[in-house]
Amino acid sequence: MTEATPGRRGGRQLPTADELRIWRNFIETTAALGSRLESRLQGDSSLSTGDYSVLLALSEAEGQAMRSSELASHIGWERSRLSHHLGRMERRGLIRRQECATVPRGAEVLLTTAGAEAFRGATFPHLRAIRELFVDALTPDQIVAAGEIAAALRAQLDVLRKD
Amino acid sequence: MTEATPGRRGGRQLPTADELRIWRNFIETTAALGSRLESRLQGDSSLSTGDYSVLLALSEAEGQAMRSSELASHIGWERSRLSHHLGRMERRGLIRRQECATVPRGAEVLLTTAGAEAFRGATFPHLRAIRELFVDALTPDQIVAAGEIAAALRAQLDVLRKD
DNA sequence: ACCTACCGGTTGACGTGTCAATGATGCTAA
DNA sequence: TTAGCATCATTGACACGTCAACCGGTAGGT
Repeated sequence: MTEATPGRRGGRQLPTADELRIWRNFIETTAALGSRLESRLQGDSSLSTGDYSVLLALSEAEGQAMRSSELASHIGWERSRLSHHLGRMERRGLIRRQECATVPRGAEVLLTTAGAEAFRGATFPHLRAIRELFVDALTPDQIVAAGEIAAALRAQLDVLRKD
Repeated sequence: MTEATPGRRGGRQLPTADELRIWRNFIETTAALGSRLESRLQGDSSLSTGDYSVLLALSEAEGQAMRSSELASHIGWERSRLSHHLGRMERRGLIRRQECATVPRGAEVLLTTAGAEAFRGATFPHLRAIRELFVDALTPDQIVAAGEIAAALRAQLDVLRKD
């Protein structure tokens, strides 16, 4: 029994061919799913999923406004990314930025009426697309399993964060 | 029992709150997994996952060369995307392009020795990262389930391709 | 008071992706 | 023959993301 059943996990250096095949299908399919949803949203509303996240957060915020870094951490973006994105959204009139009254050197992000309207128009088709492309594609058991898989992957990402 | 148990699938317009929560975890986690793998590969080898796909295909091709559109369909990219990417890879000396002898107006993509070497150096760390971030994160049952979920999602993407 | 260190936010450079338009070339049908 | 027409590939314009540098202002320590 030389080296048989090697430690169940981590004994192996590399994935098997089967694991690799599943990996490729999994990562490519989820990426394709994301971009399909992106283009559905784009076609239905001229918003990107990034726009949608920002507008969703602002819609639910008090006074339809948030400080920039608060918004960034709420939707899990780097501040640089948010700053670039807000610049583009501001050019399109979806949001406004102004000096924050309470916090020095803070920037307040405000939802404009055009932004609120664009968000309202986008919500229903977006949720419908999620149902069609994700919920309807899977059995109830698979949806649960997908949630567990996502949780397990997230946990591993967190464990290996700093290396 | 007015409208109870509505047709099991498609009777509902919108996802439930639970489904939506799972959806968000799923799509965000898989996206994060992809970008973590991207940055691991970048750190280990100075290659992107796009570079890796191209180099993998060329490595396995006869004569370490393929026609451009052949390569595009092999890795599932649009031709425009591939053309841009090949331009960047050519600037870095990973590949070369030349007129195709057999096919008129065809471009032959060749793996350079530098490209082959970069690919060889990247393979092992990349596969190891896949094991650590994906295979090791899941139970064997979950890996199988992930494969089935990916297949089901892919099938739905194909069904809804043209709308 | 001064130096430093951090903090919130922006900017620039660059890689990446999509879309639409453009060559360049062969195929086919009036 | 020639007027389309499809095909192979590239290009330009633009959106998006990351990284590193930067700016202005506040806070702490000496």
